[in-house]
Amino acid sequence: MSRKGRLSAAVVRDSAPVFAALGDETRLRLVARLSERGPQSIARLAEGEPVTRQAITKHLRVLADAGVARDQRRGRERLWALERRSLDEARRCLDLVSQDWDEALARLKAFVET
Amino acid sequence: MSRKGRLSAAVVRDSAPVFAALGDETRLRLVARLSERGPQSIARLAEGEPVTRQAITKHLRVLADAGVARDQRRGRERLWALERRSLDEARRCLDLVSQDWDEALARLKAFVET
DNA sequence: GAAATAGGCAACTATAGGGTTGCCTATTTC
DNA sequence: GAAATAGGCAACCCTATAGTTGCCTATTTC
Repeated sequence: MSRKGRLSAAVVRDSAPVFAALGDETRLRLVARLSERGPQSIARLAEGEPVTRQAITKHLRVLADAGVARDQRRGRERLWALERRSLDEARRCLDLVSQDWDEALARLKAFVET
Repeated sequence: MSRKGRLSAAVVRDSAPVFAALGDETRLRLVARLSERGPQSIARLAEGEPVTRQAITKHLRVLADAGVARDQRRGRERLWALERRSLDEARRCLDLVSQDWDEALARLKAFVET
């Protein structure tokens, strides 16, 4: 009983900040925009958003700190783009949860049927 | 240009709270525990955690509000288990981001090569 | 070089969130 | 039925966070 499971403490420690970064509607919308329309400037990203440019800047900072996005100065503007690594990591984390959960259910079922 | 993208406003609205729920280390650890060892009582889940049982209760409440977990009274204890639906939803959201991003990069590359 | 554009910095506000403690209730167990 | 066990409720603290406003700097553009 009590199989090891796939989710190491390290995975949890690394993924939690990424999820936290994605856990705000404005930020998730920014991620969506960046994924759909590619690298963009702050002003462009703030366009149509219900909050100020400053707020957007802060959100981008949060995404950067979580490793979800990175920026690059380009003349007078600053281009933001997604960073695949951390997003993939988060996906993998959810996959592991799924797999462990499937197995746990299977064990439970087997146990009940005994 | 500016393809529609797969991430509807609805997906963003639904997924953000799930990510927020997973965005705390303690809660993500709870999710990991539940996925590895199946349904458990609050006391059991609090075992070994560095915070009080009350804190764990609050975290479970957050997970429930996000639809990530659900509870069921069982005699004097309360069994908590994961809810697949919302976790799958979050996974799908990350998949969509990935796909859109891949396409955006491909378009960018094609554009540069012209 | 003046005007417009893109962004940075700092101070400030308000609320949500994680955590605690103290005490009370319900259900088992002996 | 007394003691142990599982959990709920409420008040409280402190910090992180989302947001704002005001103003300053750097780069384009005309």
